Amino acid sequence: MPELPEVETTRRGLRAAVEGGRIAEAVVRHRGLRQPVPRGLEQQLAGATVQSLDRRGKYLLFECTRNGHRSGTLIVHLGMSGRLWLVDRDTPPQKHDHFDLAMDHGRVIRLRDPRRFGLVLWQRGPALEHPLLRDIGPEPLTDDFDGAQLHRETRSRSAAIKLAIMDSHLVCGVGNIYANEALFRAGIDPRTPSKRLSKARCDALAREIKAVLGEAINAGGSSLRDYVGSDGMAGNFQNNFLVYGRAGEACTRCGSMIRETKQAQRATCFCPHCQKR
DNA sequence: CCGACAACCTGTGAGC
DNA sequence: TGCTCACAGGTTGTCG
Repeated sequence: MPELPEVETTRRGLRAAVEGGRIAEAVVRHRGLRQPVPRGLEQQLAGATVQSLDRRGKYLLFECTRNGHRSGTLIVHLGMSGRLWLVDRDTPPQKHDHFDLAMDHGRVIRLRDPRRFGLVLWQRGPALEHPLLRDIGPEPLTDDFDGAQLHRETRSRSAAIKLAIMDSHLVCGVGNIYANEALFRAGIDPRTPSKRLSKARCDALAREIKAVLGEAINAGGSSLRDYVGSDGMAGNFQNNFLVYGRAGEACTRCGSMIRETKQAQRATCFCPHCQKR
């Protein structure tokens, strides 16, 4: 599930349950995520208050205070298979439920991540100065990202445009699905060398990235395969995919057959008629 | 600096 | 049924 819209949907779904709330207890059942869950995290979190739940790219940031002073930030990344949702206190944890944040009000924020590509970290200093966050590019939904920026950043890149927009240093939060979808909507062949894109086409692509991410957030994200948790966190944008997962089907715009290829070991789906180099 | 590729890990579905 | 293989929403690191 987790590209930017899914992470943002998660944030919105959890906000009311965490913001201003006090953490009763944090439970770590498996420290072996992409990086080890830091020792002592439980002590940092127990008794802290969650001031706000923010997002930077695909990272969720729980800003914590203790005795009215900022104490640090709980950083959570969902990786490929992570899911964070609310359960009742007495819900028994299952096999891949690695982390719990039990709140004073009785509900529990639970992380389930079968593949364990996710992250649970603690940052004492300013959250955005964390090494994983420091160097990531602009948020795609803000004015920091637009066609001019995309054009500027791609002038010296010979890599394919799909790889460029999936590079979190150029723009954060765009994963495989939404990269495919935005390129289709902008009419750009994903294999086009980035530096060959005109300013006008960069404008179109930036516009479509914003549009598709925004629409997906409004639809509550996309739910693939595995079930999604309660609390209105089931998304349905997967029904609006125009190319992703549609190889062999007819293009909704022109009827040509959608093709699939690989770029950087990831599936690229596109319409050879609608999308031009 | 860049691109290609492997690595991290488990679950699922296809094909035999 | 059951085995094997390819592949899945992400990101980092290494090598040439």
